[in-house]
Amino acid sequence: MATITKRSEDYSKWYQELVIKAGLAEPSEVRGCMIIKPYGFAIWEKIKDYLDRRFKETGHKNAYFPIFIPKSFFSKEAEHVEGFAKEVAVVTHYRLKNSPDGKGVVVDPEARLEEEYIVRPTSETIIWNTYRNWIQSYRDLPILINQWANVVRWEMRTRMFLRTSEFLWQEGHTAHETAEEAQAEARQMLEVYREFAENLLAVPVVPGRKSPAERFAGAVETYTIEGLMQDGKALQMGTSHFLGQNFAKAFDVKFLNRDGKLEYVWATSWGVSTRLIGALIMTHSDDNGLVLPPRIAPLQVVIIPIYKKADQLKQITGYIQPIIKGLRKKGITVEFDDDNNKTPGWKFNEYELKGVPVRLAIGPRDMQNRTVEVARRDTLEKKSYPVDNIVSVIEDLLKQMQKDIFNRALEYRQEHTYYVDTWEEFEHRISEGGFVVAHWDGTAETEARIKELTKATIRVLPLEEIKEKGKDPLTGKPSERRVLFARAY
RNA sequence: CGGGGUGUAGCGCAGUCAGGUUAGCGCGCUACGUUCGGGACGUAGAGGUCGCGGGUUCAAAUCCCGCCACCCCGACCA
Repeated sequence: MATITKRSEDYSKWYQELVIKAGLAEPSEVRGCMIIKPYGFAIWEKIKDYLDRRFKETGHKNAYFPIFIPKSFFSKEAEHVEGFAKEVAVVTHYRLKNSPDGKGVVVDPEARLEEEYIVRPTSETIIWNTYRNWIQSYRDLPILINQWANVVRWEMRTRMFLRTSEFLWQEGHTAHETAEEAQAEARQMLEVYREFAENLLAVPVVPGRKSPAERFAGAVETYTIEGLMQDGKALQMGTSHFLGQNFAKAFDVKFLNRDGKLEYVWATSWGVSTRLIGALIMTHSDDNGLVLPPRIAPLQVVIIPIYKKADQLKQITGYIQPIIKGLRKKGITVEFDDDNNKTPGWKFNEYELKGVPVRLAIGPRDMQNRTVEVARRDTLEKKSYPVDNIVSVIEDLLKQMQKDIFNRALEYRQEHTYYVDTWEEFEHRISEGGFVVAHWDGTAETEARIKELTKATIRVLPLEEIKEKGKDPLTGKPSERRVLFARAY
């Protein structure tokens, strides 16, 4: 019997079992790398389709740059090296040969690369090295490019979707004439992410800035959307960086501006990854399995027949044809599970585990009464409806569920967001989990000290500023605004 | 990289302390039949380099030595 560990018993065990048993992904033979299975990949494809459309609507084009980056590129931006050096995979050889002892193959020592390549942990360096050749004048700007790719960061500890050594993502890399334009771009993409997270994934997020200590390596300003997971830990779900002229200077990318003067180009980069699937799982799911908001669910409606004999199944199959057609016409994905080897009860549990938003059950009783039993995954509520206008009932229900799932997550976040003024309360709230909204004296020292003492970091300085005079709970120094602290993934 | 743990069928485990027929159990899998409104049941069957290498012994999943892999907890991170 495939039941999963309860969240209250062991949250990370629950998470891992859920990912595997719902068929999203499984661990692979490669340490820290996962196999994304069709059901999990279908979610990624939905994420990708929506965002790709939004990127294009905001003027971006897709391109592709190499997975390998010459090692020397990497060292051109000092902070960037500092940030990634400890977790890059390095390609040193290009050939294998048969082992001298006849067992298998070994790396051919003769085939050592002149200059090693690193496997991209992110592509700023190779892209800015390329932009140098593409940009001469302000007329060449802006360049608005996105790429869908895989990247590798050799993390110490991994968890499927949340942190894997290899992950899939998109990275936007734009080049601009002015700082203002680049800043506006970074902010625009943050808003694209926020809208996407809240409306498609139904995950409420706090958009804002990172503190200097939490900034991307090489960024002047890092914007983030932060979500709060059910175990009270924060998750960074997407970032958008204003890179200033740092990469332009490192790669010598200059343009002739409108005043006829040479100037360094202004840059942004922004990305979201397969981590979003982890956020989706951890925000909504329960002890029965996944709960997927309808807009992101690969399968929105499943129909389960209840029957004894083959002729009964035939009858049901006929009965539901108009429903299937009607739903498909509305763009709703639907499957009819007539697998004879599984009982209805087994199927009920299985589709709950997989988070299919709406389940229809149809048996002799329903056919007699001209009804359909409709069960919604989020509340596990069951109700019978007349078959005649069932398609519009389902259509409305899916819309309602999308809202309800978001609101429930928002409510959870509000209930776990605490305004705190004393250090004692700060420590207490952090240890219980949740967002702690507190004053900060603005120094990196205090931030580091708080991290040391509580493992909490400043997750975000909200765009909607909470401006008020107060005192830092740890140091008692004056502060102008509150920021969000939490323990994070 | 420090601390702890685990490797036995596809999955989850027992057996190891105390060596001894043919290595078990549950789930899953295959076939047939009966079932089917919340994870059905019966019968028959398939499936194993006991992580790898070496040693001790008449005899090793079990004892000894070495190695490897993975998991959990910390430090590091999207």
